[in-house]
Amino acid sequence: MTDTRFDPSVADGRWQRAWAEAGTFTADSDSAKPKSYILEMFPYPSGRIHMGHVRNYTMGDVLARYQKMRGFEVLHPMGWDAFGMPAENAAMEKGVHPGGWTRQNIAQMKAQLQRIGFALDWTREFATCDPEYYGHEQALFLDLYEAGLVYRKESTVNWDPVDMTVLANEQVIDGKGWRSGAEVEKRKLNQWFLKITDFADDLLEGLDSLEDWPEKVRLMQENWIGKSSGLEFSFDLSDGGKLAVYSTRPDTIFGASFCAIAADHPIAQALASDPEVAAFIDQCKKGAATAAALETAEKLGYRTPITAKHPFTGAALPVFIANFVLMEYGTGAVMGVPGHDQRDFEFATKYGLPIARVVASDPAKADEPFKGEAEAGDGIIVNSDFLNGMSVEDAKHAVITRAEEGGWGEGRTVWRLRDWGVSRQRYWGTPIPFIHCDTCGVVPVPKEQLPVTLPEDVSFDIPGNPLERHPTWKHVDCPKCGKAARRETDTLDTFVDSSWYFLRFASQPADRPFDPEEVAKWMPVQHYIGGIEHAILHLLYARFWTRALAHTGKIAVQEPFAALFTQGMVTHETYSRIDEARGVPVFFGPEEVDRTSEGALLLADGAPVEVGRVIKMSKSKKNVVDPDAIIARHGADAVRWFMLSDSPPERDLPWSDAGIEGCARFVQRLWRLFSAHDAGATGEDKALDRKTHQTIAAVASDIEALGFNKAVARIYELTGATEKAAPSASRSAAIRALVHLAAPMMPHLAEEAWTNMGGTGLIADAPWPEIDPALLVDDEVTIAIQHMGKLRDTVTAPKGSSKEDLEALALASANLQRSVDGAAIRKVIVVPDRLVNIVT
RNA sequence: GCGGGCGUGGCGGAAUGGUAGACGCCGGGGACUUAAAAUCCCCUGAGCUUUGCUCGUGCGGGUUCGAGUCCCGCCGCCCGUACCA
Repeated sequence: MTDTRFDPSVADGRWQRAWAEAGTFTADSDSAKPKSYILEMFPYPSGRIHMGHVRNYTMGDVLARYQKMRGFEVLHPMGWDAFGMPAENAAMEKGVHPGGWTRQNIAQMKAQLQRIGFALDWTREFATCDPEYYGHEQALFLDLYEAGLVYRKESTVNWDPVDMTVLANEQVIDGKGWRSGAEVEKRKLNQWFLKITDFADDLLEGLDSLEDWPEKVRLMQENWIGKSSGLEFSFDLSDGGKLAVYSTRPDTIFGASFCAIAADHPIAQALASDPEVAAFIDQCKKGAATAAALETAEKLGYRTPITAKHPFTGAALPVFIANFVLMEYGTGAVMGVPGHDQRDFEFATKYGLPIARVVASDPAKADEPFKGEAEAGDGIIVNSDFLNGMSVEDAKHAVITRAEEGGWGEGRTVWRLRDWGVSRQRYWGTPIPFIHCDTCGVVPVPKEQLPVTLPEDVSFDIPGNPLERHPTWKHVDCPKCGKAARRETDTLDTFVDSSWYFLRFASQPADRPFDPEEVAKWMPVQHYIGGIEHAILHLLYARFWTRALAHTGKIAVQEPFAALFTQGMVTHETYSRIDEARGVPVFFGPEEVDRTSEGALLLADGAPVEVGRVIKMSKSKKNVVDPDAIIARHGADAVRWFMLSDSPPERDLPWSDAGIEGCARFVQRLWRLFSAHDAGATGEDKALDRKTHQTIAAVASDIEALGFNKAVARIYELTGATEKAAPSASRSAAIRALVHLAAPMMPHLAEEAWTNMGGTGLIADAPWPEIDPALLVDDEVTIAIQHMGKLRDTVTAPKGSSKEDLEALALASANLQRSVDGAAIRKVIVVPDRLVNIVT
């Protein structure tokens, strides 16, 4: 070995080519080995790989390489979530075709990923905008249609009257179109929906089986699905009509003092001929949209002339139109029980309505006044006729039973989850494979005619959906009757594309979306890694899609992802100055400043800039570091190592130049140690042998628990110990072990060192080092000697020493005796192999 | 508001109720060098009357022989969010 420095600019490419040529990471479905499917959320091809991608894929890569070393046949694929609005935006801004723009981005990002040396099976790569892929998606969509899980209904969209286009919610800013600035209108369109609500109960119950998902994500999904049970019943109204309300607290029905309906409730609409009512309804609709704003918004109500007759007491309750009642949930109307619901309490206080107590902590406290807020908690029912003395739970059942017997209401489960609207009035997406015929109605495109491909000759220089105004594309003959008909011009939500891509990675026949037997070999995904931002929608849709396919008999697995890991963001401090003229901060990029230990100076003028908080890398704050530049400078292994070091993977990782330089130094340090490998060295170093085997075991369990930062620390420790050790067979073995431990994390360095020390084949194919259980335990341990729980001394003792021996050792300590100072010993606590605590 | 998470040196962070601060970064000192880079060695929570002692894991209590860890009550920050009847 001649080079004293590891040169990543040569080695990285050499090994990346070697892996590619050998097909090292090509997954073999027919392998007899146990299978392991490692998947990271596939990227949107925005143009450049960013540090967040690097972190995400490095974690998956370490797992994939480690699992391979542990004898698994590993599937670790990569592809592109390639449909979506940014491509259309680029088309409008730069006059390029969305497809060309996307393909170019993919080529660029793929090259970037390859320079990082990820152990990916590129033979399975695809983009969701490939007609082969979306054609199969259309076939699956038709299958779901046949299974009754697809339907059409009218639904409201945001319409930009200037751009003549439908806007996504995020494109509506302060009620105006983001591009045109025009006031956004609401329009009703016939749209396609997926019946995710059919699976609400399944999706909820399935969460219990996902033990290796973060509790937080499971809870978010549970809340999103939002199951509640209660009573739906009708009030008789003074105008002769009926008002259906839903309540989760029928036990408090005797405390009802008013009813409230949503502004767009039919009864409210019917009263809107009164200008005062119309004005109030308008006011409600203008209200804030976000939860944070709504929470501080004042409760507003309009008292209608109508009253509702209480089903038990016969009392006439006033009916209000109120801004806090939502038409979308339940029946769009509620009974107001001010004593036991905070919103009702605030409303009743404002409008001077009675606040009655019907739940108390104790029957004796039935008349206790409220302390300025509602009491929503548990208790005993009071002031409630036949319910008095019951628990909340019993009273609920009693009221529901009475309602059902009396025929004026029934117990009902209500879900927050709504059906999934998948129609998008856009070009760059999967065409929905249906044809509209004046005679036959909505007709599915026959499967043999799939894929329905997007036309290439489209332009984005005039507003509207290019598919809608294309001269020929939508004009087709009806597959049923043969008469002239029109293609559906809506495309599918891109969340559909990402709801089954993991199945296509596992199996990709040409004639079908996937082969069930091949899929069964790999699914479920063993480790799914990605950002927390997908905790609800993507993960819920993928779970739904998988269940829907299982429901239609296409696959056996119900849950697609056995274990989920949500990684933290890559962050960086910001550099800014206040622009005196405008009073707003101006940000500078890391490359524009000189960061010293005290502060930061702007290179342009040498004057200081403000060093701000460490926050997520974003273009607007200019705190972005480009992975390519770092890899060119320090090599792939240093970047990979940085991504794994220090911060626990679920937390944010602050990027720093000092940090990456430290990693690059460690790469060289390991290289020097590896270069000192002497296959012919003799002699035993028992202590080092122990350290080596303990480290192998610890790194393995750390990687399995995704505790990469801890695995990194272990490798540092063994490196230090090996460097200090004198040459011996043990030391050479330690070096060989270190090469293996480093292999999943710094694969290029490991391959280079492995070859240089005469190793056979690729280390990527090598097995994980065996451990000798006998070497995992130390024969000597350090015992802490405490007096009253305070450390006074430490001594070494043979492992497994008896309590008596340890106690004697402790009492022999001069430090301990000085602390005890002759006091009578009341108690001695001995924790074997750990400590002795003397209590006086 | 609600739900979840977090709070440990200058910084990122370790620590099955059992020696707080592993490991890394920053910083300081030294060696090598004509010099620099690189590398190596040592020091690095605070304080003190320095064989050692006291204090120290957001704040205040509690349980325990022993609490960063468990319990109760606060404070602060972060993430998510749906006024869901």
